[in-house]
Amino acid sequence: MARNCRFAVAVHITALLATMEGQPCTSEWIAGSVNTNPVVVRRLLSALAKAGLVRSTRGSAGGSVLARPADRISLLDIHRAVDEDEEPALHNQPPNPACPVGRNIQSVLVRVMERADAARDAVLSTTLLSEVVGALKVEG
Amino acid sequence: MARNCRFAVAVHITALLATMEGQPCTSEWIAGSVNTNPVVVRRLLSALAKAGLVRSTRGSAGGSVLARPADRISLLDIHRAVDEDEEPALHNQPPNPACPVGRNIQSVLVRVMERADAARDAVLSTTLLSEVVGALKVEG
DNA sequence: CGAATAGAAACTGTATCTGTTACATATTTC
DNA sequence: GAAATATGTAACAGATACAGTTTCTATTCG
Repeated sequence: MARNCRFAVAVHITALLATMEGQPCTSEWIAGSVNTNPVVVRRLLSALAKAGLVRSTRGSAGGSVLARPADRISLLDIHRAVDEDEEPALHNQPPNPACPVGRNIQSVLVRVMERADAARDAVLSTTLLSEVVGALKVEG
Repeated sequence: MARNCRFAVAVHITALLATMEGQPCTSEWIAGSVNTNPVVVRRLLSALAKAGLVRSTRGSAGGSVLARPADRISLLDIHRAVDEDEEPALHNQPPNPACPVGRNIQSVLVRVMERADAARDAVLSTTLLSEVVGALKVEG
């Protein structure tokens, strides 16, 4: 998982939209709950909109709403929307091709990391935004 | 997974040690295969030694060897040795406690991320260094 | 002793990220 | 049409993390 907090804030934002049930929310109001700057919220909303998860409208009485029900949005959808193209973290400089290990280590590592990432993604894909919202209510 | 390349390089280093079968390797020689600076290698070797995965000796004819057979070292062992205490990436500023979502989102997210990380770790824990070395030989 | 090696501290350049300001664009309301 | 209210986006600053490098100390072998 990336070391930034985009995923956490994006889940926060979409959970807020889910609890507002179609009522458009402004980036300033959302920023009040996240405790950050409205532009940070808008950047994430923009990424979520490109992925088709939210819709935003400008102008007075504008704001953002979920583009589909919370039980049809998985945390993997959100993760891919805001942390796109996470490539495996390999060597900065290409290893020495004259060494049997250096020549092949990257392709072997990529295969392992793809399996590891797939296992993590499987958990995220079976966790729905609606479940997160439900868990929030239980906490009270 | 972290965005640095410590894990990739650490697997590279330990795979080299495994193929050398007990012959001590110097950080300079290892750096030649990894294509980096010997100090970068020593930093990782130091972390691996603290985790009990390698042993290093100083002085002339010194170097590093694996502390136990490659079929008793998992990639999770290596990952934990060099990328210690990876906490889940949450909000930078604490969310607004006056908001029902802001008040509880972090505890819910931590639980989800722990499940996701556990799934990834399960893959890494069942992948042994000896398997990586075997895959390297197949590639040729 | 002298050569070779690990260990560790300190510093640099680069990249990424969050937060911020500023402004253009779009939409509603009056 | 003008004003108010939003989003969209570019540009910039400060903080942090990381890889790489230099330099020095400590240790070991011959």
